[in-house]
Amino acid sequence: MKLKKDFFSRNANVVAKDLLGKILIRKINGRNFRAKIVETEAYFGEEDPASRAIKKGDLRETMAMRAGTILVYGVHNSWLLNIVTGKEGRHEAVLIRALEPLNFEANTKGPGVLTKAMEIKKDFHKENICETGVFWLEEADKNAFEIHSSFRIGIKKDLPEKFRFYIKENKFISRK
DNA sequence: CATATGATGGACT
DNA sequence: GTCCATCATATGG
Repeated sequence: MKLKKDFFSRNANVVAKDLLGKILIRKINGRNFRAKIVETEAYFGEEDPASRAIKKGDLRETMAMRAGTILVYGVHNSWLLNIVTGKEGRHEAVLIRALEPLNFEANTKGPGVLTKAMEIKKDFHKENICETGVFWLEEADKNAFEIHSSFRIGIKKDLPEKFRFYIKENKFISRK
């Protein structure tokens, strides 16, 4: 079952946690590549020194768009996949940091490489994940797993809260 | 147009 | 853990 807009219109913190274990499907040349989300981070545009959305025009604008909007953020030589959450105008998003491939082999252990594996590029920027038809999320099987949290990775000025969430002992998380 | 700067990845100790 | 190549953006002239 596809995840709808309602799923994303909650707080980024809640969505980030709830996204763990969900299935991401990317349709390439008529084939569906399925991967489980195993690691996420929550970002807040306002009052979040880690988020560049607070200053940069386009990012800030995109984070304020409606829930389910895909935000592709380029840094170094990589693309990072985010999904806008919360109510419109709230400046919240969840970063997808790692996936577990289910019906294919690829390196998806990190936010930059998973976008290469899934062929996610700036093309998707500002598209809505509920509407593209080639890229969406589905409810997962009810697998039991334990959620761990930690501080966000690679951030210069982080908040004193743990906004990174990952599935305990999963082999595909980007870092321990 | 020139230059600074990373929400990185991979190689290495 | 540390080091650094690399390139799409943002910003300033």
